[in-house]
Amino acid sequence: MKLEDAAETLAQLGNPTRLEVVRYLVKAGPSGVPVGSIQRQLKIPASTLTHHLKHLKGVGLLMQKREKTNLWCRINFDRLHEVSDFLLEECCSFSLRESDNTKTECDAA
Amino acid sequence: MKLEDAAETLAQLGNPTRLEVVRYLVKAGPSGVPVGSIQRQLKIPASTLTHHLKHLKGVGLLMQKREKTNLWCRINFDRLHEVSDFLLEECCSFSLRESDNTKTECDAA
DNA sequence: CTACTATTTCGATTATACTAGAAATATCTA
DNA sequence: TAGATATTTCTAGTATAATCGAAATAGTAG
Repeated sequence: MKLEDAAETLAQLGNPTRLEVVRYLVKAGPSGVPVGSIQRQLKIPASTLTHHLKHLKGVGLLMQKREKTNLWCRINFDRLHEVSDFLLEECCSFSLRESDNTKTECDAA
Repeated sequence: MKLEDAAETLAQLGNPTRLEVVRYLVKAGPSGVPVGSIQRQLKIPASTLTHHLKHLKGVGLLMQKREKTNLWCRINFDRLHEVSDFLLEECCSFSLRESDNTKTECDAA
């Protein structure tokens, strides 16, 4: 996963309203939920919700499928794993060195 | 981890410049790096870097310690794990149900 | 086609974030 | 104290995001 894509995805997850939606979709599982259910359960105005869903879809976190009058939403677990992996990637490879990087440790803030 | 805190942390990780810094710090490992090294290696103007480091510190992702003239920065791996865990938490508990949530599946977009 | 419900677009308001140069401050060394 | 390097504050321009009501559209059933 490229850094720019990871950043964009993380930015989308970084909005409280959207993160709430994502959490709701994660709990909903692979079968998904209709837009209207999200709206009623989380009490998000319809136009606001559409706005956020568009963002989530834009970074591939959300999949949608129409079923009669309802538009079903489900989380893309793979994408969620990708971004989560990006954060911890290379956590155990300490190969970076620079001339002035000679000192020992760096503890608390 | 509370949703609001997770969202705030993810939002900070969602800026490309900051994510680059975070990646650099992750690669640098537990010993950390001085601010100046980050600045030179990633070619980020000093004032911009200070600004971003303040944000990272604000959400607990960054620890700092002064050593002579240098200010050493190191990533808080625990915090990184916390936020990563938040994303995948409850991935396997599909307990959500609502009256109109009766249909079967929800495939591609 | 009509009525009905679900969802989206439009438009406007308001707030917040990114960026970086210049000047100020801090810390060390001689 | 003076000089050198490291880092921060100040400030301002520019851009982008969040919110949501009202109106528009889309899909379905009768």
